[in-house]
Amino acid sequence: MALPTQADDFPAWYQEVVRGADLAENSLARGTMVIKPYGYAIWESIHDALDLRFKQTGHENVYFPMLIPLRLLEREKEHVEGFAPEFAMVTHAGGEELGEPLVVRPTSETIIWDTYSRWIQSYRDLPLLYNQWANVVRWEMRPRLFLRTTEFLWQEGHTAHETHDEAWEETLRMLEVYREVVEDVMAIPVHKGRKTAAERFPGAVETVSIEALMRDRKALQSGTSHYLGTNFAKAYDVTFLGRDGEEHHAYATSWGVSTRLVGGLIMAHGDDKGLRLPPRVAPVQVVIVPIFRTDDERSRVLEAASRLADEWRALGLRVKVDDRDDLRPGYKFADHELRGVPVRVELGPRDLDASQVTTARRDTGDKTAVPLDASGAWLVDAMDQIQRALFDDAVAFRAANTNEAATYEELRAAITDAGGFVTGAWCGAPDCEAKVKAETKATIRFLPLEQEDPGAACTVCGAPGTERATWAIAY
RNA sequence: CGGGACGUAGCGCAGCUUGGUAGCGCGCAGCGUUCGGGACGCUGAGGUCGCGGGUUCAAAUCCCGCCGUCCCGACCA
Repeated sequence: MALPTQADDFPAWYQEVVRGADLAENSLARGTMVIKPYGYAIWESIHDALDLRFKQTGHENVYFPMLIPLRLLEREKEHVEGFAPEFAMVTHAGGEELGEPLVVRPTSETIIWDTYSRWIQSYRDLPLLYNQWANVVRWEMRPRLFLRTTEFLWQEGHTAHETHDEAWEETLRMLEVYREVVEDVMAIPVHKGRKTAAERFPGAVETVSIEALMRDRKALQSGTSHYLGTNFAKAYDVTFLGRDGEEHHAYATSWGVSTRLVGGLIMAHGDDKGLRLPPRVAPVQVVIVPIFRTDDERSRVLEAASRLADEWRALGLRVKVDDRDDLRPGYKFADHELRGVPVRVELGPRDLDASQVTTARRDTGDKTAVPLDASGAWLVDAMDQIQRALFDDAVAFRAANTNEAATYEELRAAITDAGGFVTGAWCGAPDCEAKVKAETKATIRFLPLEQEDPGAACTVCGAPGTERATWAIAY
């Protein structure tokens, strides 16, 4: 398997890594996938990191139904118009045609805000800070394992607030939680930004997101946080009696990340040998491959391996001894490289005789002999180094693939020839945005969180620029 | 929905043009030799050839219909 230089080769490379590393496979139903144990373990690492932070920021988990009556969805006009093409609907149940179809949730704002109307009476009930871990279904045209599946796993936070300021603050707080997890845990650098009206979540007043760059120079929207204003409160009649004794509509936010992040992880860090996992998300951080010929050697090596594994686990490392009897070491080396295990430890008679282990870093390929009594500390240190190296690598890659454009020709050339992120001035006109998309397939991925004067003419039409925009071709 | 491919063993494919015993690689099972970078030998298990109909002595192969999947364009976390 070779890391393709042509962006077009990436889907094939990507599928090969996903299947080869035993993460997932296509399922029977169109565009859906079966997540296998190793792939799910990676998702669990991400899940746990997020869930911990949600709790730390005062959120609680809840669960709402998967089936939503169509009539309920139709109450927020923009929202339903945005999602209607992607609905999967249940029209028959219990052996009969239903009087009213049930929509398999594409997202849960509607049923949640309908419920919130009963839960919220007074300003004393606010804020409501709830999150749900769930599956959703969106009938997308071109599914791809993890990156865009018909059904996917995600979390969706839905909060209600007394004031605009408080809700906007929550929108940004959760975006920062996403940035922190994706950058510090997954080692993927992201840009925080604001979406244009065309890219906004249907029904939102403002959408902010984190945007990452994959190794094929395509952008990946990796997490979104929406400020919904009072749109949903009005549609679902959520009012509360305020401190002033008057009725008010509640201010809302919603935010989510999905199993797409697993795909992003592969596309951001993968190399020609397969996955490279940052230690903080790696289900297995250290794998010991025992090497032996005779039965005597076997028992001697395996005994040492299990003793070392326990010793290293006591230091907080996730260690696995690959004692599969029927496979040869070379096969195991390649297997764990494909799966992205950060450090492989080779342990054989030669090592034991020399009181050492042979270590190999997945990110660099460096092999080093480490004395047994220093091995635990070496590994702990290596985890930090690899975590940082992968992040630094990705930052450097992004910097090398970010360009500036002053004219339309430069913008077009940068997108089609170089790929990656291209920044330039934009006048704010939807027409200019649409023209670039039609001619290059690139969209404005984000604008700065705070509007900035670009101090230049619109890259597309030459009118005075009002925004500093960043374009890219996205997944 | 428009354009193009494809459906044969768990996976990847050949066979179809020119109808006649259903094959290859990987994987799987057994035995033996191997084992510090993806081992090898021998033996073996495994298939309603997507579904339905037609032509024919005979259909994976030819004809008709249906179903499904994938790729390219418009959607999206």
